[in-house]
Amino acid sequence: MKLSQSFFQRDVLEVAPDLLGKKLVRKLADGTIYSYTITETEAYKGEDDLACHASKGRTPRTEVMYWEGGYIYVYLIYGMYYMLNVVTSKKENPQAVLIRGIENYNGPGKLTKALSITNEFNKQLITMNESLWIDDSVKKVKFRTDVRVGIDYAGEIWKNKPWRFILIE
DNA sequence: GCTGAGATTCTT
DNA sequence: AGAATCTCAGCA
Repeated sequence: MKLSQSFFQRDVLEVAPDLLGKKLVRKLADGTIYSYTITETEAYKGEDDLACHASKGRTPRTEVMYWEGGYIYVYLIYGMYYMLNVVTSKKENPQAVLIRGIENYNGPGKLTKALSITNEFNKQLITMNESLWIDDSVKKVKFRTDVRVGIDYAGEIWKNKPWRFILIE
């Protein structure tokens, strides 16, 4: 079962840990299916969060973060790597979860490359997509938290938030 | 129009 | 520690 929109229309700090242990599924045009357990996520929460792209306000790039939960936000970083995010919370509430790791592929840039995820998915619904979705799972998982990566510019308060969620096997 | 920075990764 | 590589935001 694909995760529904109600799953994503909650606060990002609830959604991010809940995604751990769920399967990220990618179906290619030729029918090949990849299905991998999500092992690491990061939460980006609102305009106040200086690490969140929406802290710069509403722009063409961050527009999708202001939509309701369930939309995919993909962007290119350093000219080379696509980052896969899912928008969370309600409309006009810019939050997103970065999928930072899946089994066998640790690192947000590596997993998008492995699953051929590009900005073609940007602004699409992950809940009603035939090429990319997340499968529901009822199993409980254990996780630990840590600070987010690569956001030293965000200032003491925000860069020290324990908003990275890591699956414990 | 031009400039600089960036939610990364791999090499030296 | 540095390179690869490009889009977007900010400013002129």
